[in-house]
Amino acid sequence: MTVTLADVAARAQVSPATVSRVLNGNYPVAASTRERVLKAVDELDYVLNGPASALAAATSDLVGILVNDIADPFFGIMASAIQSEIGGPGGRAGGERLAVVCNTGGSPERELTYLTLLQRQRAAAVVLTGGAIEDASHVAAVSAKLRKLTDAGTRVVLCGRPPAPDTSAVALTFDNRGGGRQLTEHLIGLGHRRLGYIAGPEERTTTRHRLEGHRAALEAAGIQEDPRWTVHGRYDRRSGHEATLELLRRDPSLTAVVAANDSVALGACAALRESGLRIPEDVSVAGFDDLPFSIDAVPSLTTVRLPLAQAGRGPGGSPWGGRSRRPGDRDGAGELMVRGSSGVPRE
Amino acid sequence: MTVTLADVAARAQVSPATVSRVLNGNYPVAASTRERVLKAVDELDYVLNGPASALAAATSDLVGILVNDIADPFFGIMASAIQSEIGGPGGRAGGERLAVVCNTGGSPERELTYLTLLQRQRAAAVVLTGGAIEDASHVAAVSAKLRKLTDAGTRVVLCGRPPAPDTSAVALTFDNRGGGRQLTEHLIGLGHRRLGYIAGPEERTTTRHRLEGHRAALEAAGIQEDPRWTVHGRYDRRSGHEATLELLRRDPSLTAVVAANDSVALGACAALRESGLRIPEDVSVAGFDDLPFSIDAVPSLTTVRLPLAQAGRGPGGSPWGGRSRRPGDRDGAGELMVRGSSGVPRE
DNA sequence: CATGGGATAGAAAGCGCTTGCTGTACGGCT
DNA sequence: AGCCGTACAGCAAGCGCTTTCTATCCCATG
Repeated sequence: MTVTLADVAARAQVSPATVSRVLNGNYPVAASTRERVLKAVDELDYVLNGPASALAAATSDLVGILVNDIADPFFGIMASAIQSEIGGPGGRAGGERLAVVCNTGGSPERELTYLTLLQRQRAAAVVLTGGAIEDASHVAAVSAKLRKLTDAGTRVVLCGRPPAPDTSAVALTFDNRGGGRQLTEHLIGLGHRRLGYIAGPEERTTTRHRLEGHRAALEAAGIQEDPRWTVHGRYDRRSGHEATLELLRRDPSLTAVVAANDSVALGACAALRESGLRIPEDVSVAGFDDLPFSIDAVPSLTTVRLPLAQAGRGPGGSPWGGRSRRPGDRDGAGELMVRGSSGVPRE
Repeated sequence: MTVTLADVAARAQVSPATVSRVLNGNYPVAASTRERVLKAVDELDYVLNGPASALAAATSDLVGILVNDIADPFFGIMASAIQSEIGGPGGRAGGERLAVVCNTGGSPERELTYLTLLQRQRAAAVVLTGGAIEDASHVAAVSAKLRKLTDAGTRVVLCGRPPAPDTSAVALTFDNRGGGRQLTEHLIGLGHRRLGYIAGPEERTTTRHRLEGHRAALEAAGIQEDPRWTVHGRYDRRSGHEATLELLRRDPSLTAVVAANDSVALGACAALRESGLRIPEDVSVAGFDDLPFSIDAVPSLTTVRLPLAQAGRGPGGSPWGGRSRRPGDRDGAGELMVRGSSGVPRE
């Protein structure tokens, strides 16, 4: 039924070993022989059996990219960057790696399941993106898994996620804390004193870091934070909408709303407008990530740009180079983008 | 080094065959034995070797989802829907399928390469999403590949992409033509007579169908189309921005701009505004897809909603059910969403 | 002319798992 | 008591490829 190496070998009048060598090109084969083999491959329309090859060679060319939400452009952009960096099909680098993205949906179980699945497949590399869940037992489970993966020779890269101690995983983090701080400092500089904050899901490193940055800025400015000013939600538009309404209910005198990310900010804008408030005259709004659509919001969104597109590139080059994070490495810094949605508060 | 089935067998004092059967659960094993095996698996922290298993069983649980641009929410949402439908880890259905999404970046070569890669892996299924490239030789190559895949037992699903003749591939298409037509009819109904159209890349089925719908509406209304009114570009915001400027240059009297999709429409809005034009007072704008951010644009975008989230579900249920498209099956219809960006033309 | 060596090609031993077929034991049946 | 069906468990033969080791062949050397 299906064509095998042996069939090709027979047709080309050589041994299977030779065919394998031609295909892998890591052993001298006479030009004439090679040609004959290639011709046979072509005529027979032969396709290597991946599993068999992986089994025999004890390696595979699978690279898994884990994302929290594939429908979120934040991850889409990052995945895209990573993929082009590791040189998927058509990409630059040697050999064709099958870069695949796995959608965990933010679920700890799925994250673990995917890691196991990738471990099963003896993946060449695994990239975990986005914030990690801060549940002790889950963190431990993931760390254990990662350790096993690296032990088995799988390269592990953490992208926008805190380093995993006791692991040889390369980590490229984003400076969420610094970005959050800059953003809030900007708002404070404008004169805001009562700022609402729509945080992401609790127990997520990203959520926590951004919130910490925000609070650090408040504290530095001597502003006493009111617990009512913080609401937790999901990282999506709806959540931003609902949370804003809640915020407004709790304290109608807020003059600014800082959102966990741009999608949330968009939802916040909608809610504000529906409530009859103008942006930024009545309330300023700020997002995070600077996704492509943010500049087109009206008013355009003040936000923090993260170097998502550089996600694939490690500190000082490609993380695929093999080096591990060194003490001197800096986080991917955020860049404050001041736009129309933030302004001087009323009064 | 790594734990194998044999290790588990030894530890549980049974034969490898028994361990395999416990793990696959398709053969009677005494409860006590099963328990012993499971315990050993647990203690040894055994992980099945995917390639070996796939080789021996001649099947795998890989499901590949090909998308044109993973950074585009359009595909992200669709991929997400498909993934949850086929029951990836944590999903409903039996067994754990490793659903992976492969980013072709719209390149024909990459598309083919990924298909080969998936064929190599003996994927259980592959889903191709989004518009296809209308190059005869490429279409032929893809068809041949798909035929080979289905012959090898891989289920092939076409999602938002025209059916492939001579293939047992299941196809779920979106009614791009009808949607495009509705949209333009709406604009015409409002009184527009000079409509610019920003099309997607040429040679894409999606692009062509939407454009055809647009033209059908024009024709039905007896409007003679001016060739200057159509510009081709990419499916992204920047492209929309540039194309709009071009359109304005060609004919400043346009009263409406119809975009290939929502991202393009957003870019168009920006360009219009920069040119000092108000939306919709001076120029109406329409998008396509109804992505989440479209409702938050200001003014909110008039667009066509596609049942992306149903993408995973086939005609009358899941395409995984195995039935093939039947003549009576309808395309996924688009729903016109009239919002703020379209209005009565000036004059 | 004998010989060492470089360049190729082949033989064969797995890689770790699945599964058809072959035991073996036990309970119920006549 | 003898027989057979049922319920498990094990044997062993691959699945299709990679790779080490070995066998050739041919040419340059001494």
